[in-house]
Amino acid sequence: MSKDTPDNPRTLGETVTAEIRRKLVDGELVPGQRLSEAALSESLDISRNTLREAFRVLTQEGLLKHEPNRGVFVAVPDMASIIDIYRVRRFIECQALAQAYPKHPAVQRMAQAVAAAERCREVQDWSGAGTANMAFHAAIVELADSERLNTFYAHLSAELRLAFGLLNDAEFLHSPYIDMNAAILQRLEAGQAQEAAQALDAYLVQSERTVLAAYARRSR
Amino acid sequence: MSKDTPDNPRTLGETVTAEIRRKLVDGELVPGQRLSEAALSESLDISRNTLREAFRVLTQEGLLKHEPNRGVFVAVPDMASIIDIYRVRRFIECQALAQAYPKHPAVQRMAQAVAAAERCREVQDWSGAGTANMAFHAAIVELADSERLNTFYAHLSAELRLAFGLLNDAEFLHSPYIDMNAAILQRLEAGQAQEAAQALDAYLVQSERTVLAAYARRSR
DNA sequence: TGTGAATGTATTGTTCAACAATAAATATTT
DNA sequence: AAATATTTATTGTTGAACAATACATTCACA
Repeated sequence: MSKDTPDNPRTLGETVTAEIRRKLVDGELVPGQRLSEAALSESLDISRNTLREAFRVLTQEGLLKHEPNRGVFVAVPDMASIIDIYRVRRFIECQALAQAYPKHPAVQRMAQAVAAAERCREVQDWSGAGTANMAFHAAIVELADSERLNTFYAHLSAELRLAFGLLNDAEFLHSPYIDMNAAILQRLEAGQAQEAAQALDAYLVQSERTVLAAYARRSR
Repeated sequence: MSKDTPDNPRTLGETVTAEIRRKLVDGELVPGQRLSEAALSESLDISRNTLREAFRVLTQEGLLKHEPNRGVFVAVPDMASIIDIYRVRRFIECQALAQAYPKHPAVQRMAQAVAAAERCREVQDWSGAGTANMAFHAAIVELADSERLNTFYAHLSAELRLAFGLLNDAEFLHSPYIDMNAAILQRLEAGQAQEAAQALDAYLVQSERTVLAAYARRSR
């Protein structure tokens, strides 16, 4: 059918970049962990040079931290990062929603995300619920119709997932928000963009508080 | 005094990345131009591998375009890019200004930028005026107090300079806006953030129109 | 003449091995 | 115990090599 999807990595370097990125957001590589060039290049069966190119890209995305002559480490989201990320989220998402056209194609994606999250909740799949939740908010940003804003948000989103990886209680983290998302969507579809944006703002404030609290009392 | 500035590149790779970036925004490398690994690495006196790492970073910043097995090219801003960039600028700058605290430290930087632009105008230094203009708007974004928003805007800004490089008439491009910036600043300092944001919106709409028109009738 | 296949050529993709430069760990001296 | 020297492991950087790919050229044939 489709022999090559445009976003399908073509070179080895791009493939391995995507693979490491996946391991990062999936929590297989944990914040603070040092990534040895020798070890990782061997385990991925690639050369050091190719791996270093991937490191540069992921560092630029904020997922890795490069300390010259010391190595690269999985980025450790601290409180300041979490606060900053949520500040940007409110800044962008609320405005995107407030000025949204209720019949924008992205609204459909919002609805699909809500449905997916509800299905996950029934099966207690909280990881899946988290993914669906992220998709919902990405769709909100899409309402603004800006390619650059979308990719920027994708980076933010990945960085936030890194922070979530530090926390344990995924149900506590995602479960309460599924209904809130549904309510936001409902208001938007009803043409009440302002009210929807207001609800979203409350959502984000509460979510930030929850995440920060969980962060503060995390194991170590 | 300060023996090492944190943003001062330390490794050769970072140094050369900054150097190529400078050549890009200064117009020494023009949009569409292909950057041969062999030629450029020789002229910069670095190895191909180091150059490739720099390429990955600059591609991620949107200044270069990487076409697998074909090479990297200086990004060619098309109309869609310009429209997208201005959409994001209005989205971010206007809101940052609207909710700004009039005594925010960044306001001082806005004032300095206006002063610098006026000095440049007297000496007909339109390139300098452009730089000062960019600094003014970067300061506006700083009002939002978000590190991530700042670096995102820095990337946007560099990309826009690339587009400006395609155009010739720098005076026409920057001169009319110095006074508009001053007016915006004045309103903000007077505590009229809403009016300032409104003026900024008008500014950006007009600027976009001017740039697009110049782009449409560019030599080739 | 034009079209397509076959071939050649230059460039990028990727690896490897080596060494220099640096930081961390260890041993040594006072 | 503190300061200093030395060792060791890792990253930074290079050059060469070859494979894989895209592009240009040539050639064959209808």
